[in-house]
Amino acid sequence: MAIEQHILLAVDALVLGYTPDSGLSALLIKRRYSPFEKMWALPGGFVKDDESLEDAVSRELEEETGVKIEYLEQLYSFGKPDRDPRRRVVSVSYYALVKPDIYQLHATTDAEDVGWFDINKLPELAFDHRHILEMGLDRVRNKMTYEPIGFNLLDEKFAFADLLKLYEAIIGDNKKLIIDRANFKKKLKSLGIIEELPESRKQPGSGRPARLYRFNREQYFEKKNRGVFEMLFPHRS
Amino acid sequence: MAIEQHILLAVDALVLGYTPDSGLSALLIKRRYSPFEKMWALPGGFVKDDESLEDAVSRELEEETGVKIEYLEQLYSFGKPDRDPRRRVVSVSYYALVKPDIYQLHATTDAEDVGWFDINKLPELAFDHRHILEMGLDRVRNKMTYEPIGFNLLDEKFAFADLLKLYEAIIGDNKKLIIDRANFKKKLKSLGIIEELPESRKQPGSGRPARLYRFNREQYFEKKNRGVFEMLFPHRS
DNA sequence: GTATTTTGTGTCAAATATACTCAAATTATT
DNA sequence: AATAATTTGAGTATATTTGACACAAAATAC
Repeated sequence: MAIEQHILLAVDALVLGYTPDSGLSALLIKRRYSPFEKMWALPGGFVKDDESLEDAVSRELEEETGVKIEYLEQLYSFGKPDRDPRRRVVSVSYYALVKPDIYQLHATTDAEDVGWFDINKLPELAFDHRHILEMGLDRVRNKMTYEPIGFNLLDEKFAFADLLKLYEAIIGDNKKLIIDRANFKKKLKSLGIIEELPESRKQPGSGRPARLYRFNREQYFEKKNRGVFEMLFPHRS
Repeated sequence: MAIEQHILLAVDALVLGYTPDSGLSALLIKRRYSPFEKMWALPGGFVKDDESLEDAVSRELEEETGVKIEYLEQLYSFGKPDRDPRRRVVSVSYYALVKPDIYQLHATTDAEDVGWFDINKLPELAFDHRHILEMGLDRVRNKMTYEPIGFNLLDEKFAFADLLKLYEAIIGDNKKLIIDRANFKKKLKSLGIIEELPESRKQPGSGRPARLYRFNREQYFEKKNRGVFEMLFPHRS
């Protein structure tokens, strides 16, 4: 195979986390080296000759940020010839959702610093990473309306209000889509994808203690594999 | 940038066409060279240093098959280290939908032969192309239920029955989802994405002449951009 | 001229979504 | 200690959408 090609292959990841107080955040690293030195960017790096794309993402995330991933999915591949100022780099991008407890970070070799940034207060990003990020957010927002991926951002046990708040924070972000608590619960219950736990949790202030719930993975996959899974929200105009 | 990487970047395309008689077909080429010599494969090839991924797909399709594309969308990137027996090749795959009139083909340099294959009577495919194809079909089947991409497979003017048949051929393939003509028409009309033309077309045999319709792109994009676009089908269990 | 085929249109019941109402279990207030 | 405020849990009524089907209209086939 006498092919002369001078294209480098990289992976980048949009890692999203959520807490009830700070809302949705993205994990960014501060670049140590040129180009875009000292600028914030999505974690990522070059793929090694013998590792799969997913392995490359996991490795880079571990190396650069110390974060372990719950949910990882390919987003899109970006290949405009000039997206890297030095030479041709094609990037396969992924997005990841992580649970709140994995909020301890550590910057290492390539990265000068690592941090969580509120999705509405992002710094300027290196390369076309802003574009990747927007695309990833769109994908997550959209996917949340028809598949229960939101649970990957919550603790194993959660109060129903937490779930509702998560959905409002992400989907109803700027739009005024306010979800009716009662109806949303009815929906999730009838789908059978949330399970009522025998425990309850006291409120921070006043109010009736909240029943704890758990995402029922088995039920969800069983339904999905039978092809009978419904959307979480209707789709009206 | 002192990176030693030995990964080649390729693009592959699943090109789908449709005729009322033959149903849904995929465009394949017969490989002239090793590996998988003489085996059928998806059209595609290596990306040039200075062309975008989309340009690479268009060029390869033109070179190998003589087909011009109506609708092209990125599908997925495949990066398992051993997907090419010779050396590491990562492929960014696309899927394309073409209108029936572009059915004249011509094989050229890299390809010994080109042909349309009924989606249900496919030959064995080279590399992991079977996998890519399945993934592409799933994507198309799924996307057809919530976005009007089917029109890219039909002539500009079409009878309503043609559209219905197309949807049944693709979505209701093996499943027994038979769409009710009256209800489906009501839906599309209420969405305002099909436009009644003043013309009618005589039936091949007996039967009332069929009104001709046209896909209303403007209306669709207008609605979509306003974020008020609905699904084509409901999503029940 | 009558049957057959295919399209266009309308109706109606069942299922679903949406908007509320109200009781229950707590803490906060006076 | 009583009452207000807060938040959850559960229910009910109405509007909307879906899904099933009936039937007239416009042509050809017999």
